[in-house]
Amino acid sequence: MKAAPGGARQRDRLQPKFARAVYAVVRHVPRGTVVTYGQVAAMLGHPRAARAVGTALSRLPRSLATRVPWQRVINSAGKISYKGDFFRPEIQRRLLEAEGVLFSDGERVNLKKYRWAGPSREKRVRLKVEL
DNA sequence: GTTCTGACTAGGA
DNA sequence: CTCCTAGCCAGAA
Repeated sequence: MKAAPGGARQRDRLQPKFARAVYAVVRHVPRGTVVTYGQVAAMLGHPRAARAVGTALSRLPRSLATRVPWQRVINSAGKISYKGDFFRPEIQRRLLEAEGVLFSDGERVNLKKYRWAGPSREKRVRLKVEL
C-alpha cells in the first residue's frame, strides 16, 4: 500500500526528516546508558553531523519528551551540554542518576562505562525500517 | 537561491 | 586542566 502523499508532506512540515530520525534512534537508547551526539550521527549514517543532532534535540517537542529519552545524549567529553531553560542541566543529571548513570569528577559521566554500543545487527534492521 | 544559528568535536595554545 | 579555533551540518529565516 501506498501512503498518502499529503500525509507525509504534512509530517515533514512538523518535523524534518533528519530530526525525526534522531528521535527514532534516541528512543532506542537503553535505560542506564548514554550516547554522544557524534554517536547518534554515526548511527544515522552521518558521522559528521553531530552538531545537527544537537540542534534536532534542542527542537524536541515537549510532547515527545516522555517518549524520547533525551537525557541519555551527552557530549564527547562525557558532560551535559544542554544549558537551556526548559529541561535544565540539573534535571538531566537527576534523570540519569535515577536510572543508574553516576557522575564522577563532579559533572562527568564515564563513557567507558556507560556508553551504549548501539543496536545489534537484527535490531539495526528493524530500526532502519522505522525511519 | 543565500545567510545565520547552535544540546558538536578534534586539535592546538 | 581551560580556552579558542576551524570544520562540519541540518534547519530556519
